[in-house]
Amino acid sequence: MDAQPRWLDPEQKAAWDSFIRMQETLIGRLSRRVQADSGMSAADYIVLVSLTERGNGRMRFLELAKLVEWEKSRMSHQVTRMAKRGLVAREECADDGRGAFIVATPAGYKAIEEAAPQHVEHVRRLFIDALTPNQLKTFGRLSQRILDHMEKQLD
Amino acid sequence: MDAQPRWLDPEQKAAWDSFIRMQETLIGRLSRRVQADSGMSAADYIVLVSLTERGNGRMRFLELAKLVEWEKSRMSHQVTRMAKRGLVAREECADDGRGAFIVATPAGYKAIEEAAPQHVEHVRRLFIDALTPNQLKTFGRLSQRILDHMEKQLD
DNA sequence: CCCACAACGTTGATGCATCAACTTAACCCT
DNA sequence: AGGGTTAAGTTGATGCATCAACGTTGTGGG
Repeated sequence: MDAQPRWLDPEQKAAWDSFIRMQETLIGRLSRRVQADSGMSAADYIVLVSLTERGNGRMRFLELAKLVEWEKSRMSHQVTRMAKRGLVAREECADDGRGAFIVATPAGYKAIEEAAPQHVEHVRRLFIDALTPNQLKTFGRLSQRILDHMEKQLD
Repeated sequence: MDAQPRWLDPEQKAAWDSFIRMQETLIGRLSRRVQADSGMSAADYIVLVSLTERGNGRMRFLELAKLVEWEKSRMSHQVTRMAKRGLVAREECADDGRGAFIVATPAGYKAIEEAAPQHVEHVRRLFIDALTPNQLKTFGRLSQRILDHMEKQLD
């Protein structure tokens, strides 16, 4: 027979539920906000931020995918949509015939430069301002701890 | 002119980044796990849990939607897909001609009863076990605080 | 009584996420 | 040099999320 399932105790369940609801609410509000403010999706936003901040507006396809930790297929579809909207463009790669560069267009720069300050304000308002500096530090430390714990496991 | 954007300071940014990465990794792994273990999506899982635990397997459509905090449209599409897979069924409501009941089918019960213990194990392994009991309590308390803070705001 | 309005839920369109299969170019090994 | 393998990226199918528009049934006021 199977072992009895070890359900969460009330305190564990309360912590888990709070976290899940908080995270859903927060992420949901932020993505609806970026959408409403800028017309971009959250995915558009993160791609453009990564591309412009870390790649100076031009990056190899897979490098970009690794940076944001997306599968290449997801990135490819995303780039296709963004290219259709004029936010980025694909460019051939001279020294690797298979490869591609993704470049932010002027419209892409404009979009991200307008969207970023608003986004930061929302992050502040919804998240940062909810906690004292010490609490925020603790929360970040614990998040990092959970992340490290997960990364030690295969999956 | 616009005010200068107030970017996050390094400590704030570190906390935000840790949280975002942790939360994406955690939610991503859990939903891939429930998919692989049971063939259900995370959405299927949450609907069936709510329906069976809180509604005894039978609930009014909007009551269910409110319980999981989904828009009715999202729930309607989800129920359509789940009905197609035989996990739930729609039933007419005698005393309200507009209304509908959603009921968990035997296959739905079977699916959730098999999936739930595995899901709890994954939550334990990825999240609960990452922290000491005190840390977990703190993390839950801070999450709740952020949630309360957000709920005081219109959006 | 009847009509406007609200509540209940569905539908269609569009964009995003994930998986598996595929193409093409580079690399390596003998 | 040739052939198998790996790397880079695309494509198609399917399911999920969101928004706006819609059809129906109940309800409350004149």
